[in-house]
Amino acid sequence: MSESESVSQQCPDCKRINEVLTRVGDRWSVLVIISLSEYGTLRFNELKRNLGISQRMLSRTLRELERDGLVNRIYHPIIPPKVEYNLTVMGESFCEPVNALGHWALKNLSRIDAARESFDIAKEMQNVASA
Amino acid sequence: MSESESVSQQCPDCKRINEVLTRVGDRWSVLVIISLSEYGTLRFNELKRNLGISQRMLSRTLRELERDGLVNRIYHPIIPPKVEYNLTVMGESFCEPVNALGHWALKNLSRIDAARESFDIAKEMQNVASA
DNA sequence: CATACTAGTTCCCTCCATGTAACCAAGGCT
DNA sequence: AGCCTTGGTTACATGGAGGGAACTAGTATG
Repeated sequence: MSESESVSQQCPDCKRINEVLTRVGDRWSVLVIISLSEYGTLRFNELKRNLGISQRMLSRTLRELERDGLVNRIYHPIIPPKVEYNLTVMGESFCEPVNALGHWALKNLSRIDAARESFDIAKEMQNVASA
Repeated sequence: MSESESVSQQCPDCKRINEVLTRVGDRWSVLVIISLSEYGTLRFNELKRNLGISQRMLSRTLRELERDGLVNRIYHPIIPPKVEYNLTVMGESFCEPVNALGHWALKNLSRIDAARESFDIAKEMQNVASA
């Protein structure tokens, strides 16, 4: 019966936020969004080069983002093929919180590194002491 | 040589943002942060119940968050043990963009569902047409 | 004829995130 | 003595994320 309790998550918002984060919260989706927000419109291989993502993952990520209504896919029926991607209105609205997160990330990366380093040192000292 | 090109990611910010997202961008970290931001201070098992997370993952996630300087761990040496967690200053500053993302998520969940549904319908129609 | 180009897709493989279950320590309650 | 409690850790299993390489289509170019 402690089982049923673990299912009824007491923080209902957490569950829903979890749902959305599972969809659009993965690394590649966020980076694609950021890139499109910065450059406006990009072709498949431009995104690939920008992000250092594999063809497979980019294709998959773009299809999901298109499906979720965050990016537009513009197909030009020429040879060799040309496909352009840009943000939908909802995609643009998603940029605001994402960019906020990006800025926080850039601003605090060094702080995190420092915290991590001092934590590791403290742990090592503790190991030495207990040895 | 197209290899070396793929390594030199033309969008340098993307690489750094990628780094941070890899660290604090996972589902559980975000949810722990949100929970602590909402409740202030929580014990291990309170977090566990709130989030519906497994002991193993919670333990791991909390240790990483502590290591990254986002969460304080307050250990009370009593029996049975009592350990409390709350946000550091940096953890609190992380809440702002995260909450923004959470609000966007809650607000747009239904829109995403709608986009997804119409995408799937369109795809199915196309499949029927091509068949 | 062969090769290159763009945008994918598909197969295969690896590694990691995550869950489950068992175990532990040290004391309290009965 | 034995079971409960909290906060973990460890061993084991597994699904999914993600990369790499090969394949495709259709035309232009050498």
